[in-house]
Order: sequence, then structure tokens, then C-alpha cells
Amino acid sequence: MISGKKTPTIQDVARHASVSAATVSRVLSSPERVSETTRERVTAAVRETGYTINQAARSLRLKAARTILMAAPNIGNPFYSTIVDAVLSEAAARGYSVLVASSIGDDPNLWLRDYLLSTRADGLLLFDGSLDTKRLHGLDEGGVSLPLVAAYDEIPDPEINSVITDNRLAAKRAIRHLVELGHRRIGHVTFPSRNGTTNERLIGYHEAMTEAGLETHPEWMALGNYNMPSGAAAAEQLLALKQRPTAVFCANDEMAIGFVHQMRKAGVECPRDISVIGFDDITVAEYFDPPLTTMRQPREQIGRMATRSLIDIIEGIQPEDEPVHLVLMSDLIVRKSTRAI
Amino acid sequence: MISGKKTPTIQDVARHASVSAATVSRVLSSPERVSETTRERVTAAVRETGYTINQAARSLRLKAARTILMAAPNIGNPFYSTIVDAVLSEAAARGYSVLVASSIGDDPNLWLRDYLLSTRADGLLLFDGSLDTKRLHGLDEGGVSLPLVAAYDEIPDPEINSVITDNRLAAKRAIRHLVELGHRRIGHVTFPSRNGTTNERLIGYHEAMTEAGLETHPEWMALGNYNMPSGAAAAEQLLALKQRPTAVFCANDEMAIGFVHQMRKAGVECPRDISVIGFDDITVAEYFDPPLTTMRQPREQIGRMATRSLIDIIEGIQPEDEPVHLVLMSDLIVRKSTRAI
DNA sequence: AAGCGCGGTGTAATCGATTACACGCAGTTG
DNA sequence: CAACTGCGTGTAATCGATTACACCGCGCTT
Repeated sequence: MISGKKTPTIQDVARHASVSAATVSRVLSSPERVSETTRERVTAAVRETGYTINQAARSLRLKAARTILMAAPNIGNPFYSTIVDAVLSEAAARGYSVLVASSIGDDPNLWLRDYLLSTRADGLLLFDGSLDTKRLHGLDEGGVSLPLVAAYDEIPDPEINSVITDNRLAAKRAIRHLVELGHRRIGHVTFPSRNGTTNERLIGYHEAMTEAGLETHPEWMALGNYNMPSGAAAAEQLLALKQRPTAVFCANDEMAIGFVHQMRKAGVECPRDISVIGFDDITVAEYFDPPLTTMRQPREQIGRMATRSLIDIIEGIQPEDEPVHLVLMSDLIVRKSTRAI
Repeated sequence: MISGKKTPTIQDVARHASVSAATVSRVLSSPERVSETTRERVTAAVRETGYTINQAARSLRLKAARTILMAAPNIGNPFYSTIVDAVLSEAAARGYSVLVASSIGDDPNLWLRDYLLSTRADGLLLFDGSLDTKRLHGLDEGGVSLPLVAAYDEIPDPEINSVITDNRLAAKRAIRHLVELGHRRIGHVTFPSRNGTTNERLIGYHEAMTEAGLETHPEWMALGNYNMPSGAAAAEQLLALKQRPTAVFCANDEMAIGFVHQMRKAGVECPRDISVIGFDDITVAEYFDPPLTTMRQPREQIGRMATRSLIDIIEGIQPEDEPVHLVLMSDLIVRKSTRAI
């Protein structure tokens, strides 16, 4: 590469190859439209100069950034790790970069809009059901329709593309598993929100209980925060009951781990005294003691499919007026944290 | 906001406020240089039109993207979750966006260079010591010096800014802890690489053993992959020995968890039969059974400091020719996975 | 031989924001 | 009253890549 103070532009390459900038551009984007000899000269010049396309200029001209924005409320949660990986690799495969943002903190609706209107990102991968997507999607009736895919977290808006899992059904299967093991007093640790996903799991819990002819008691419910400490707190709450549940369904594995941890601290064994079933199947679930029975979420697939359909929409492969709604299946993974009563 | 087909430009705002685009730009970037009446008119016009700055145009003009690139070999590892969180929030506070990329797969040196030269990112936060930073940093002697901060993973290049922890010392303290408990046969699960961080821990292990007058045996060493399955495999290997170590130092918590899990499977108890100490203090370490003794890494701080100094460099607050080398301290967190022999 | 078609290339406008420079219009100052 | 200062604003060039359009030259038809 040529030594020089500044990064070479397409003009520099053109000069090197004794052609016009237009030709260089064509060699780069549609090589078949350029004669072979010229093409070779240009390719050589690109190599010699060490030319790299200036994305800002390209984005400005094309009004597209080849970048997607991934927003989640708590990227800090290990649950997202696999998903991020999948999103990155799928995006890279399609030639897209990935901006990441946390959707908590100062009015996400505001800066998300900003990102998308400012030619920084061409589309949004949203892992947060709590945002006001009406405002995001319609962008205040501006008529600008925004490539948006909601993933993992359910959003009750049929207009919005989504990639989710069968949360309600999965919850029902979790409960049925416990029922089949003979449990009748089954508790639930959930998350307080109108958040679609958790809510679906809650509904599934109730439906399955009703279908099994079992009662649900408000005191068997605990509110958690999706993390381990809150699972532990939930355990404290449930263990204090005069009549404890014999099994507990936690809305995610982290809370389940916290729950079991706290149980053990109190001298209550899992699954001997209380069976616990989680949700997600994070990596550590298998290595935990006892290995956690859980509903596995196909996280890698969620990330991959969501990214894929977002890019399909951006590139017009998928028409925007026919929203895609993908529902992936969860699997019951039976390990050692549940047992027959 | 005004209904319209396209996103408003600075010209549109100018027209609304009956001023020139230059004035609008000034109101946005240096309000004090504009008279108060004009400023108010423009501000109102911005609000009315719903104007959002076009970043591509801005980047093109300013040759800066207000974006940093975070690259790690395996963002999929939960270890990074906290770090990502910290990076995001610190970057947001300084008005920067964050692009994330995985530094494995097709020649990272190549596309990293691409990112940085293409006005997509202004600097690089590198969590991967295995990359050829000579090439990255000097960018082939192009004279273009690139804002780069190496974080977490050590890079043996005094020219490169870094934010790391005291790996060697921390490893020594881990070993000393075991020695104080009376252990003499101490194994180590490490990662095979010239990767600075792991290597420092390995050196620390050897130094501490020597200082304590203890022998190290090659068969007490196992190679892992930083994840739980490889920790389990390491356990299999070490448990098969005629004379097992009585304590094992694992280079990260994930491997430690895998190790303990496999021990239990084989009917070997931790810490009764073998004490295990980890490294990092990931969230689950505390909730695992037994709660893991480990060397806590100030991950949040690593992310925050690294981001801060990167942006300082980008903005010229920190001169490039005086590399910053920050070494943060790890803490020994004694829990239940280690005990006196 | 004039005209047509076509592949290959160049010319120049364009995307939207920034900023050096120029200009106009007070309000001083000598 | 001319010259000067300085604030506030506008004009126009600029960043680098893309692409519609024009053009050139060659081979082919009629």
C-alpha cells in the first residue's frame, strides 16, 4: 500500500488506474459492466492504494447505511449473548454492520427514532416489548415506514413483524410436566409488566392449571426481575408460606437459579422438597446443581431469523405490508430439578 | 411534526425559519454564536419539522462518525455482558454509538481495518489479544494512526493503550489462597494461546507455586476453551490421574463451573475432595453450588475506563503519543468451593 | 457510404451538513 | 464624518461515492 497522510479516495484510485471515478465505482459494484482489461487495472490500483470505501459518503448518496440497530432492555443479561452472536454473524453474512443500544434510560422512543431517521441504521431489531411501537412504527404518521422486527419479546401489534417463541404453550407444557409428576400446588415467579412474553407465560400457567383442575393462589405468585437476586427473593417469599407449593415455575432460568440457591440456603432441597422448572435453557442450566429442567428457547435461531427477516425487509425482498410472524418452538428439557412427588 | 414523504433536511428547517442552512447548523452546534431571536425561531422550526440530523452527511463532512467499534472474539460469552453494558452507557454519555463485531471468522485484521478507514468508526475497543495489532495500529505504516484501546486481554505492545487487570498478581493470590489452606498439589486449567491474559495467569500460577516451594506437574495442567464443556473435559482429564491434585485453579469461572459439574458427576465432591477456584466472578458464581471462590474482575470498570480513554484519544484529550496503561485490581472472593485440606 | 446499435467510458449533478470567508449594519472612536 | 470594530448572517465550496445521461468508436446492416 502507498504511504500517505490520508486515506485514499475513489479519485486517487481512478488517477492510479487512469480512468474516471465512475469506472472505479462500477468495478466495485457491478464489475460485469466494465471491460476486463479496465477491470484488472482498477483492481490493481485498488490494491496498490489500499483503498477502502468511505461509508459515510456512500450512505449519504444511497440513503442507506447497511447497518442495523439492535436494541434490548438489558444486553447485560447473559441470555442475550447467544442472540447477539447470531445477529452479528447473520448480519455480517449479508454485509451489514450492527449497532447495539440499550433500550433503557432516557426515552428510548426518542433516540431510537433518531438513529433510524439519521441514516445511521436502516432497520431496527427490537428485543423490548415495552416500547411504544406505535410511535416508532408509524413515526408519528410521518409516512416513513420503518423496517422493524420485534424479536423474543412479544408486541401486541399485528402490523409489526415478529420472531418469537410459543411462550404460552411452552408455559403450559412446563406446568403439565409438573402436573404429570404429581404436583398440585404449583407456584410461579414472573415479571411485573404488560410485557408480552412474560405475560404469555403467566397466561399459560393459569390455563394449564385450570385445565388440570388445579387451583392457583395469589400467594404462590412472586414477582422477580429476571435476574438471580430476584429469584432468591422470590424463594424467600414462597418459603415463608405456611403451605408451600411443591413445585415452582420460574419465568426464566436466572430466577430459577436464584430460587434454588436461596432454597438451599434455607435447608430446603431441590428437587426433594420443591421441584423447580426454569425457562430459556441458558448454558449454565445444564451445569448447575441440580441441572435445571427448563423450556429451551432456540435463541440462536431467534437471533438469526429476526436478523434475516429484518434485512429482507430492508432490501425489499419481503414486502412491508405483509408482516411476518414467526413462532419458534420451545423444547422441554428434563433434567434433575424436577421430580415426582 | 409535519407529514411528508421524506425526512426533513437542514434546508427544510432553514426554509421554515426563514434563515440559511448555515444558521441552522450553527444553532445546532454552537448556539451561543446566534442571536437569541433567531435561535428561537430555528429551534421552533426544528421541532415543527421533526428534523433529525443526517449522520452520513455529517460524518462525511467532519470525517468522524461519533461511533466506536467494539470487537471481541466471543461476545457470546456471558462474561462480556456486563462489559458491553458499561461500554454502551459510557459511550452514550459521551454521545457515541457503538458498533459491535466478533473478531473471529474471516480475517479480522482485514475488516477491522476496513471499518476504521471507512468512516464507520472513529476508534477501536479491542478485547482480543490474538490479533496482529502491529498491522492494525500502524495500519501498514500508512501513517494513519488509529485510536485503539486494548481491554481485558493483554497485548504485549507498549505503544498500545490498554485497560487490563493485574492478571499475574491475581493468579498468584489465587494460588496463595490455596496454599494457605494447605494445598500442595495444585492443578491449573488454562487456555492454549500466546494470549496475554491467560498467559499471565499461567505465569502467576507458576511463580506462586515456585515461591511456595511447590512442584508443578505437566499432568496437573489441562487445556480448556473458556467455556463450561471444556471445564468438564478438563475435570475428566485430571480425575483420571493416579495422584490427583487436591486443588485446581481454573482460568475463568465458566471452566470452573464445568469442572465442578463433572467432578460431581464422578462422585467427587467440591470442596471436600478437590478445592476449585475460578476467575472473573461472573454473576452465577455466587449462586452456584458450591458458591465459587474466585478472583473478581472489575468488569464494569474495565468497560467504562476503556471506553472513556478511547473517546479521550479520539477527541484529542489524551495525546496519542503517550499511551495509557491502566491496570485494575482483582479481588479475591472467598466462597465455598475452596477449603482447608 | 450513411446510419444504427451497443458496449464501454467519462461528465457532472447529487446526497446533506459544515465552515471559511464575505458582507451588512449597528455602534464606537478620532 | 470617515474609518473601524464586531456581531450576526448568508454564500458557496467541500467532503467522497453514485448514476443518469451523453458520447465515442466500432462493427454491422441496408
